[in-house]
Amino acid sequence: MTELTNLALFAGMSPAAIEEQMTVLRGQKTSVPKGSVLIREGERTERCGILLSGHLQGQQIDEDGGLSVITTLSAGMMFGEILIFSDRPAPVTLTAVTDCRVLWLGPVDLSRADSRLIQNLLNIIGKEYWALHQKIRYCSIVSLRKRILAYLSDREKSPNEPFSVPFDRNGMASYLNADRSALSRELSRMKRDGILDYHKNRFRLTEKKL
Amino acid sequence: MTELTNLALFAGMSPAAIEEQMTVLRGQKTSVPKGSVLIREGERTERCGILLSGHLQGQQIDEDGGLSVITTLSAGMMFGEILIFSDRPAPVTLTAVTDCRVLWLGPVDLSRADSRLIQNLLNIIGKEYWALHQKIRYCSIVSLRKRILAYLSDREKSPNEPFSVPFDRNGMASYLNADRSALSRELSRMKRDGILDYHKNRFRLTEKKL
DNA sequence: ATAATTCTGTTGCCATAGCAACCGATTTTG
DNA sequence: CAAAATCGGTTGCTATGGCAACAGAATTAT
Repeated sequence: MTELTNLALFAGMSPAAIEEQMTVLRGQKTSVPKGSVLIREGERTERCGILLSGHLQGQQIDEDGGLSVITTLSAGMMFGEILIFSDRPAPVTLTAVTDCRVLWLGPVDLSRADSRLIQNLLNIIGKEYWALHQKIRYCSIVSLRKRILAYLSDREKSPNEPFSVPFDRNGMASYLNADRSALSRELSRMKRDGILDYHKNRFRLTEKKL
Repeated sequence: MTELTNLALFAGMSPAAIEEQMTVLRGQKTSVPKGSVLIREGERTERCGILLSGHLQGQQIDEDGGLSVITTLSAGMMFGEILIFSDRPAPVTLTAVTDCRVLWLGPVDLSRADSRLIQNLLNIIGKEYWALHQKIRYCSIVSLRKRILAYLSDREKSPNEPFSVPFDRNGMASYLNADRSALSRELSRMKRDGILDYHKNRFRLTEKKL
């Protein structure tokens, strides 16, 4: 239970209050094997959840059967929380890319919810909304090189420090709306041009962006 | 005051309750001339608002000074409501593309907010979130023709019926992440191919999409 | 009414990046 | 451990669509 106190949803709440909300929200921990689908695009859901461990991806499938990665979720992040208060169906399919543990919540009765919890919820929604806007910003950059650079710069914690991205090349290409081979090619070029260095999913930006 | 009862934020609330919340939320109607900036990208804001009349656009400016249209808002829609509960700065600049009337709200004290109001708020947020996902879906379609078609199909209310888009060509191109002339060219071709017909910002989809 | 500005369509040029195909490296599975 | 599958890089081909420039239409301003 102690791990719950670290969750953003319960930030600033006493263990007792958390305990109570866990009952109200019908919290339920489950194990989710790699490859499982937690939420399916186009379907309504009344539950949301928090990823306790593992790695999720939000994906869309286009009419040609192509898979497009929209989001990645790492431990501690929440999902579906916007959905449950709206009449809209899920915009993405949520898939476990590794084995996961998930805390399911809901259905949620707003009138019985702690006001601090709602505040936390809105905060979380704000962050997610922001992340979507980031993705849109990347999308709208025409030049692949600039797009890659924009993304990597945002991931960089401090200048010149190596950092990792939550994708393999395929996922990264998909997230950045690019072809995998085109991404590989451009990364090679950027390495050649001394802009960055990388190995697998670890990157390091070297000098000024051009 | 009566126009307030039609707003999604106050849905299902009594005139008296609305009146009260208007005080709590410090509602304030203002006129906003065309071209004004309501929220500036990168800045924090403590107020949100509802567009009573006119037309707004959410825009991002990329590093090359290019303008990218992210959203359009028409009368009745809310803006900034996600922002005020999060510590993130505004992801877009909100600009009045026509003269507008705006109802400003905030700062908001969650603990004094009507629970129905919060429910409405979450609902509105859900819709906006969904709209963003739509835009992302369009972005991730590589073929310009298919991208246009996806967008127009979503706007079409019923088959074969004409409908309008809330953009001029420039805005539409920007929203669809395309070059204006490329969009014009592709629209011409699609008209030639009998896929659609249009005049200015009114469109009509004719036969099956290919 | 006339001028000025904005909007839309058109066209030529051509670089970017998508696609396919291949290969070696790495990881997973049995 | 071997076999299979996934992953990442490379390369050639080429269509798409970005860019620039122009012109006529439409809208707005004076």
